[in-house]
Formats: sequence, structure tokens, C-alpha cells
Amino acid sequence: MDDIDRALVLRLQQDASQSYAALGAAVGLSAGATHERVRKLRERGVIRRTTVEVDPAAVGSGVLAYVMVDSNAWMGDSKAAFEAIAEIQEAHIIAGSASVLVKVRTATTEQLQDVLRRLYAVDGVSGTHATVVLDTFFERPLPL
Amino acid sequence: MDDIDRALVLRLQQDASQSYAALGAAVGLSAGATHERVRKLRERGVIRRTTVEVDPAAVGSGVLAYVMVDSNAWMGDSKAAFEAIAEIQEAHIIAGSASVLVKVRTATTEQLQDVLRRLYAVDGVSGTHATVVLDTFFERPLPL
DNA sequence: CATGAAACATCGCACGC
DNA sequence: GCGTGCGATGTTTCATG
Repeated sequence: MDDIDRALVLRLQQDASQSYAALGAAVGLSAGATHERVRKLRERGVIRRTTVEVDPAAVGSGVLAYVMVDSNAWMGDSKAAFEAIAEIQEAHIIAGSASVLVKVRTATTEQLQDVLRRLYAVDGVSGTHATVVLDTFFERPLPL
Repeated sequence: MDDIDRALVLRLQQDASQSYAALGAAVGLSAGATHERVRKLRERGVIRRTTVEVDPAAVGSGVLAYVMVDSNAWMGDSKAAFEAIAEIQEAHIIAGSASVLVKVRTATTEQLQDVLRRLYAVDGVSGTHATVVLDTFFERPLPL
């Protein structure tokens, strides 16, 4: 994981559809050597997968909210219960007054309300506190 | 934006490195027709870009926190001030008691503290409330 | 890590549904 | 208009030095 690896990851985050020749030229490597480095980055798990970034509004997920989930029990084994709610994009165990923080995307606020209802149905959940996003300034790749 | 388009987007989110032939076979299309549909999805902005998903811990961003930023002024024009803080991965205007919600990734909690210091220096910011993530259950693509 | 060659995928065009 | 099939071009992949 040297400077060249970091440069490769940075450029792949910006555009993973470019050729290895172009990617290599940008960091001073041949296409073959570039390919080998990227292969190893994948193997080591630094790069998890290649994916596409989708406009949420274009696929019926125009409403974004973060929900603090309070509980009266240990939530560490409840991963599956949150995964079962398709509208939950992220779920984290957190420090502080709440127990779990989830990121939710739905088409409408009615559907958001329904997600809250299903969150209350999860074992141990004693309350929710939803924060609705009015406008997203930006979402960007990791700094390197 | 029919069912085939949705299937294409779903499969590309899971693996954008597969060939158009393989992608087409999965949805019952030829490679050429698949390529044309994906090109149009990009053109329309449904697919914003192709990127790689990186393990944050592997690139020195093992600490994740969400910060509620309180303000005593309208924050709608402060996008640039938040963008200038490299450790901020997402920034949203929110409804409710706080004004802005930011997602922050740093290598250490000391660096997180430094980000909070820089947030206080932003014009109009009157307070912060940080929630540190202890463990991430999952982060996954949009539902379709 | 670079180079060259073979295997493969992409991409444009003419055709057919 | 939309998808198909083929051919030219460019890219990946693997050998060797």
C-alpha cells in the first residue's frame, strides 16, 4: 500500500470504467503492471467491488432520512432484523443515547412512515427519532 | 425506465465489472442492446458513474461518526465551507432541531476532534453533536 | 515492471422485427 | 423504435525477459 496504490484507488473511485492503459499512464505504469496492482488490491480487500453510482430520485428513492433507533436491550445481534427492511441502506451500532443509527431511502414520506412502523416491530426497539433530509449538499468518495 | 432497465441497474450495482454479454444474458438481451440501454441510462443521469467500493479501514479512515451541526443562520449557501473539510463524506440540510448533518471518516478520534474544531470555525455554526459509530452492520446499494 | 501476442470485449453500422 | 448479428477497433491477459 504505497503512494502508487493510493493514487490508483483514488482514480478508480473517480472513474472505474477507464482502461488499465489510461490508468497506468496517469501514475507512470504500464497496463500490465497496473492490472496486477489492482488485482492485488482486490485480493487484499482494499477494493471490495466495482459498482455504479445511481441517482436515488431516478429509481424511486427520493426521500432520505436518518433514524436514531432507541432500544431497551442489546442490539448487537439484530443485524438480520434491520437487513430485512429493504429501504434501510446503512445500519450502525452507535455510542450515545440511541443504540442504532439507520439511513433510510423511500419514494414518499408515507413509505418512510411505514419503515418506522416496521422498525418499532423489531425486538428490543423502544423508540425512533427520524431526521428528514431536505437537500443533499454532496456525497463523495473517501479522502486519500 | 422499464423492468429491464431496473434489472440492469440492480446487477450493475452488484458488479459493474462484468461484460455486456454476461449482463445481457442475465436479463435476456444481446450484448449490443445491453450496451445501448446502459449508455442511455448514463446519458439520462440514472447511472452517474462507475466507481469502486473501498474498505475505509484499509485506507486510513477507520473511525466513522455522524455530526449534527447546529447553526444560528441559514446554512443553505455554506456548501463550499463543508466541502473544504476533506474528511466530510456527506453533508445534508435537514429538518428538525439541527441544521446540517454530516458524515465524517477519520483515522483516529483525535482527527475526529480536529474536524469538529474546523466545523465550529464555519460561519454560522453554533454547536455540534457527534455520534460515533462503534460497529457497522451493513452498507448496501439502493433497493429497486 | 515492461513488452509483445493471443484471446476477448466493446462499439458502430446495416439489417430485420 | 428497438433489438440482432457481424466486423473493425481497442482492451485485457499472460507469456517471456
